[in-house]
Amino acid sequence: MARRLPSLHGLRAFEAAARQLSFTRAAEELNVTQSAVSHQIRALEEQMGVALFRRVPQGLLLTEAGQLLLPAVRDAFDRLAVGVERVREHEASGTLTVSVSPYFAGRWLMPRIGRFRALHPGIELRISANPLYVDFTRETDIDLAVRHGLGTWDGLHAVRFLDDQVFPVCSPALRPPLETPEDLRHHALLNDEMHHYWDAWLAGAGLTGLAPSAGLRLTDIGLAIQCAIAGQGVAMARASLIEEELAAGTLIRPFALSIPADFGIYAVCPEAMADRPKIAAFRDWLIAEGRNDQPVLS
Amino acid sequence: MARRLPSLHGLRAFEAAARQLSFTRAAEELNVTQSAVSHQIRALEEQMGVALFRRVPQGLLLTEAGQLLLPAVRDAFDRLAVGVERVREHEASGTLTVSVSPYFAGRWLMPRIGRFRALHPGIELRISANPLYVDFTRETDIDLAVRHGLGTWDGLHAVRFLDDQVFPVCSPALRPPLETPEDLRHHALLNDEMHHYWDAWLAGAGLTGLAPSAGLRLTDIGLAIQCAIAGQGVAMARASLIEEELAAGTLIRPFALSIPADFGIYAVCPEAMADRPKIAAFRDWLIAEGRNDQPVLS
DNA sequence: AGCCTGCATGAGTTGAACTCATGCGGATGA
DNA sequence: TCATCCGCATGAGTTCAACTCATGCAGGCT
Repeated sequence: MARRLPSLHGLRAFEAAARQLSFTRAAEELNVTQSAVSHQIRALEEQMGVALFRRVPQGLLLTEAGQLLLPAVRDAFDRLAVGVERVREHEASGTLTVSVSPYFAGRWLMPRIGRFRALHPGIELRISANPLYVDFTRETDIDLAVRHGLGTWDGLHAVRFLDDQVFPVCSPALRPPLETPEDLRHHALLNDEMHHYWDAWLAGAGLTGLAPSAGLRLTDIGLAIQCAIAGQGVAMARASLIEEELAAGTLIRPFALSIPADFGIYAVCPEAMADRPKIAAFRDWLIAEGRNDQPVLS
Repeated sequence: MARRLPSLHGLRAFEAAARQLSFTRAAEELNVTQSAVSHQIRALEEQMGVALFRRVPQGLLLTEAGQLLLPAVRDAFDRLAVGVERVREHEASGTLTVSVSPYFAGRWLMPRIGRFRALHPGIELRISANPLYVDFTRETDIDLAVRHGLGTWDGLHAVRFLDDQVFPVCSPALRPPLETPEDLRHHALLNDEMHHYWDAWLAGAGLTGLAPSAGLRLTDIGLAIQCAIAGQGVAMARASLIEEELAAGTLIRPFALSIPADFGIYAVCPEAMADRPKIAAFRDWLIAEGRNDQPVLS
């Protein structure tokens, strides 16, 4: 710039005041006090070396200098607004790559994904089914991941969007049938990443001397659920992820007792990308879906 | 604006950095540190939710988003600069009303005014010859005045633009002629607003018991000079305001001794108008002329 | 005359914008 | 290969532009 511009905030205040012909209404639009606009305009007039407004009892009028200045300033701020919005819209469209476990994808995400796509037709989703935690430093094409845990991952922005009650589930064909919690002694308590809930649940049921089966370790919740459907044992399940099987009758919930899950389901991404519009849009959608579909607590 | 703009200072930093493809050069242009630009761009990228630059070893590159944003921001700041400059130029033209004493107008201002008009053809000057101090609160059409004094006028912006040596002048036809300062005893020491210099000059000349004539008080320096030309006495004169008479021989300088003037010649206007472009332009010109025509010191 | 509205202003506060100091990475030249 | 240079990044601390708060004033209206 050949010559120093006056205060940009002052020019913004000028534009709003000139359009509204009121410091008070301009202040409301800019979310500042009337006093702030008055000070801004005064400072701008000093910097410009000329009055821009005439304060008359009927209201504000632009002076000749103010009328001369307004078109350029209005254009400028309009151009800024258009340009900024275009970039934001552009950034809120394009491809979003989400990494989720196949189990979570099948049980929770895919049945709902249509609603996201309806809300954000401009965002092209790419779902990467991956049972393992994604390493964002190596897989840089992943924008966001869904993780199960406590949310304390260094360098990652994590938002918990699903809270659940947790309870045992089993096949209705399981033999001998589970009449009381004591009957669990006759069956394998399936040992997956939900295993730590057994201790709390069994204590709640008044049972001692029982623990998840040590002989069989399942790395994937989906496998554990399939074992339970096959009558091979009893699995611990989160309410929001077992609705389908309970509704279909392939699994039943033998006891009413449930406990709150300390592990949550989190939307996770690198801290530096948390504000990216696409990522924020998806995360916000997950949060809304998690709130809408809160399981009915027993 | 439908949506809050990001930081205007950030956008300004972005425009400069994008044009220069360098934070360091952008900082120099904006008169801030490289660190300030770096912080600004980082904050802007967070507010926009997208990277605008790629930092590569060869220098900066604009990302796709940055390329999308730049035209609108560049246009906007160009429009602001043009609009602001147009108003400033417009304000630096038009009519400027200057109040000066007739004496000062004749002896100093008018012989030089052509140079001002050549520099500022867009400013129409109106010279108001007024031997008295102008009261800006009553004569609101006066933009600027020239005053002789110490510059301590309340509520007024005063800039001293003429400093002078002061010395006695008289008609070459004065009788008896002035051979030594002692000969001043035979003549009237003319009493105008320059009268207070007599004490200091006479003391410097080693004379005691002499003072400006009490019987004749002249309210205007011009009158005193005319009296001196008529041989009616000896006047005290400022070097820069007596050149014409000395050159023409209508007055002579009988002694080499001179003293510095404590009173200066000031450009004066109301504080609140000091920054008006027309007024600033004229004042700056007076300062430049005062510097250029510094009298040769004896 | 009293009340209301909107702008003006001084005093004090706040936080965006800045500087300072320093670190890091990459290019270059010896 | 190493030392040096350059330019961007960053955290800590500082500065002052921008803001709020409180209040005053002028003019219009009832």
